[in-house]
Amino acid sequence: MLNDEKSLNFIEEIIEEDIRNGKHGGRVLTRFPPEPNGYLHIGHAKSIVLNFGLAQKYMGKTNLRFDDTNPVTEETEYVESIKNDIKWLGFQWAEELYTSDYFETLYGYAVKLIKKGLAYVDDSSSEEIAASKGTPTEPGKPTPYRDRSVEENLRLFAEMREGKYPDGAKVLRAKIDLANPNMHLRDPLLYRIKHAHHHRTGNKWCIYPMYDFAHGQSDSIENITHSICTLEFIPHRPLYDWLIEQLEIFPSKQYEFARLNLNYTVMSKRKLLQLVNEKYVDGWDDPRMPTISGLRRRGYTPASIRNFCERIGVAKRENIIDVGLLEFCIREDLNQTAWRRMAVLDPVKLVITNYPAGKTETLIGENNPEVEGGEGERSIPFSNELWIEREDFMENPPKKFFRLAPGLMVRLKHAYIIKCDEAVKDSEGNITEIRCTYLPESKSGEDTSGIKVKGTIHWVSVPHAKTAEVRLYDRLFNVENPAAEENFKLTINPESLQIIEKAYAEPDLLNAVPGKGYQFIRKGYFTLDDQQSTPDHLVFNRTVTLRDTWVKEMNRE
RNA sequence: UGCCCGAUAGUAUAAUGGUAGUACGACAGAUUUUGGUUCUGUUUGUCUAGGUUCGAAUCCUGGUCGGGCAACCA
Repeated sequence: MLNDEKSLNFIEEIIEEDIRNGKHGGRVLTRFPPEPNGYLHIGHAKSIVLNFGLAQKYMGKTNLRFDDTNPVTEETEYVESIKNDIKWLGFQWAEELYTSDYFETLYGYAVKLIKKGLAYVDDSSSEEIAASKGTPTEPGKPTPYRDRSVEENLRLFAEMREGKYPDGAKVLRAKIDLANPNMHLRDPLLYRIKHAHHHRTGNKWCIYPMYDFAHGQSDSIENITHSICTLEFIPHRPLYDWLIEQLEIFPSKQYEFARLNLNYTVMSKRKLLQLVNEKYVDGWDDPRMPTISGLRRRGYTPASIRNFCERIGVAKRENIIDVGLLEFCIREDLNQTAWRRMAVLDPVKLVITNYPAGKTETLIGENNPEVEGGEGERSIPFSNELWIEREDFMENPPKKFFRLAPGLMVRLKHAYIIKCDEAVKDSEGNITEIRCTYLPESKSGEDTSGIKVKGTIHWVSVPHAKTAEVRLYDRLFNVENPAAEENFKLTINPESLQIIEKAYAEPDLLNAVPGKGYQFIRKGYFTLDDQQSTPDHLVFNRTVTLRDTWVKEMNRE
């Protein structure tokens, strides 16, 4: 335990500095502020782990606040899925809050600004406003409504609320500085008219605050000490601070970190929504989606995702993380926890010619070799006819092929050593059967044969095999950064899902439970598809393959 | 060509003026009844040019490159 101290990320440094200085009495309150307009994805997980993790580390709390200021895109379905995903990840919020809870307060803030001469009602169209803002290199010009009196602004704003005007007829704007080099300070919009039904406030309101007039104030209302968001909000910070100062409310501070990007996937809710709506995937929880629900259905564990989020770190530099790291994290977890089972995905029959036909033997296999005691064991039926993987036999093998080929010996996992004698082919030359002889004295656990073999293969007894559908997933996109493409949908990997209708599984897999990971020995980690698997029709999703240095060796040529 | 943010191995991330480290990857070997796991070792880095300093990844200046900003989205 020497120098075991983990280094701090820049936000932790800020917080520790604040605590040292007694800021807010050492109190730490963060918040996770999703907009309920889509499902959470792995990028949100980074933010969740950061916000909740910080609170845990510094004995603070985290609020869950739904940023629901745009009624046309937000739905209760999303609220429920978001709460479910956060809980599944293992976090508990202090309070469940909604920006819409503050609509009345926010309205009051707007009135206060108007009274201070710092906000005005503008009748210009959105095009006119955009044009009057100028460009980054040219200052903007005032619209004809900028110098309305306080009284007139108060009256018009009240009428906006009363529903006297149609959508788009008027907006409320802050009166700041039309020449500011920061475009966000050129009289930003505060309120717009939307005669739309809100998922929580119903038809009570027809004006809704913009993000910039809601987010910072909501933080302030909740006394959030550290408001953590992503880099694109950096230019909003001066406005965030300006509003807090003018409104004379609790001074929350905003800090920005670089969002997570993962290669071979897309992370924007807009693009994910397209994949769902246009049926490129089977819903938000399709196992190929980078959503929390997709990863869950794929077999990822909360611990593996939390771990991943901690390993990638937190900084301000743009980054693209290799999915290989995510895969490492789930393998690391599942290697320790998944129960081992045998299943044959691409079967070919193997007959043991010197083993009595019709005889059945019951063999024993531990559930988990990584744990002391193996977490118990299961029995595995054995007979003279087995299914093995087609790829485990080669007629003319390369030098270091440690599997079956005429004359070669391997061990059948948990069973006997066998020697391959011949392969039987059909008229077209396809191998239909592999014939072997076994060494009776080589039984697993009581081997007196003295023979050592290099290879061990998995198998399933033909008369005892249970069939299962197995779904093999691969990356959804063929390019590292689909979002950079003209049309990201053109780079979708057509082989991202391979369905094996009829794989053979050892009988104990009938006892598989949803949510648990299983290692199909030598093939990968799998989990029951909790949406579609039934006792009569098992469906397994492949979470991730095992590392495979043999494939790598073969590809090297 | 206005403002803002950033730049350390292939990818991330640390070093807070004093030996450039860690993880993943890659490579090599050992162990192995999973070509898995585990273990050992190796490889690869401070964008650039100046300046300050006994000493610079770190501070200063210029440049280069990357990203963001002109939604009645968040």
